[in-house]
Amino acid sequence: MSMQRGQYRKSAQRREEIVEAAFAVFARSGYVASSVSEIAREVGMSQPGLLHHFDGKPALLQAVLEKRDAKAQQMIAGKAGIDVFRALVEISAESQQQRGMVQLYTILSAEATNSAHPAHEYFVRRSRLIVTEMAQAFETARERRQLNPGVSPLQAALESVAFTEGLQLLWLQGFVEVDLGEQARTFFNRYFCEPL
Amino acid sequence: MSMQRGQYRKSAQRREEIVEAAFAVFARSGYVASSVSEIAREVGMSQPGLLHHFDGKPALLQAVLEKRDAKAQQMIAGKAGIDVFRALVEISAESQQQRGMVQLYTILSAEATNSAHPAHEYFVRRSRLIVTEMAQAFETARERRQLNPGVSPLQAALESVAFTEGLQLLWLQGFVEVDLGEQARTFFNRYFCEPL
DNA sequence: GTCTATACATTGATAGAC
DNA sequence: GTCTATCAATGTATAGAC
Repeated sequence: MSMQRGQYRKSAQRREEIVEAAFAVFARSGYVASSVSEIAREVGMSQPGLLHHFDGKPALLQAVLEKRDAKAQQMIAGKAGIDVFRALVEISAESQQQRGMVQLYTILSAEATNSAHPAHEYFVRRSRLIVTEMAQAFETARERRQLNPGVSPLQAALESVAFTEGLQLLWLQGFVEVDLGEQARTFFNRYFCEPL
Repeated sequence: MSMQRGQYRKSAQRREEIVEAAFAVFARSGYVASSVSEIAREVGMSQPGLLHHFDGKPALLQAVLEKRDAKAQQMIAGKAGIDVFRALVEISAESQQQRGMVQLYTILSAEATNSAHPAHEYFVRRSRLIVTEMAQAFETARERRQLNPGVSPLQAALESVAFTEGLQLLWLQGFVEVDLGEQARTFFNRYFCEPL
């Protein structure tokens, strides 16, 4: 990350503010139901003023998604086997303090199920990546004799992702008895010899 | 269901056609992104012509949801304990032939996570009902000594619903290795002494 | 870099003829 | 019961002044 100065600095800050606002608005109602004007209002400027920084509405969405991903990848990096799942439990626990973010991804990944959605490719790729990496973590745990016998890494990964996604939906719907972190931990523990 | 005749019959048929078309359109892009005109086009009439039969867009959505619910309730009615889960497996298997319907509910339940959404109340109530009824089925199975020791009915119900919802999302995203019926069966079997 | 003004499409909904 | 015509509101996007 190089230092920025002169006229570029202000512009970069503006972009950051805009992405932040776009995130908040998209998190409220998803992508299709949100408007550029609404985002512009949130950031305190006019709608054409905002579109000076971004090519259009889809570009705005892309910027939001990219930012989130960078942060998430960072939390898993360098970990393997059972440590991956400890990190995932931690991420789940933290997300309980970020309802907006959870809601954004829940709504978007549902919307993006339609192949005409601008984020379709993104979400398909993202899911495949998560499942693959989680399967790899299960496989590593198996090699270390930490996985229960008879557990298929790929199958376990699919189940885990499905469960996590579904649990977020229930939580968003207001089930107070749902604790994202603890329930993820309990779920993962079924697969391992020693508890997380 | 009483026979209909005269001017009412045609109107009832029209309503049915409209609900069918609304279902298809909502299933494509969710509620907010769909337009009444699009539905009217699908059914082969003008947009004001359609709105003669329904009060407005929200009423259209309500009709779609009600129709689907009646059918679903019918498949569980009269069953208890382990039979409920056999029926649920069957429903999951069948839904694999109804991608549009699955997509509709996935997108809507995500959208309706926002309390300002016209279907918010509906989906919250629906989820609570499903969890409650499933917990009751687990409880009945426990009384019949068919449930594994240490399994909490409510917890098992929450996990099952979460898993089912999440699995549908993965399936919609194109995971070919996902089989809704079989995977539901495998998941439920963890809780029971004897396989489904 | 930001604004006002505006173009242009599309939305949900209503009025009124037939 | 269905249509055409039309409405006000809202959407994205662009032109051009400052």
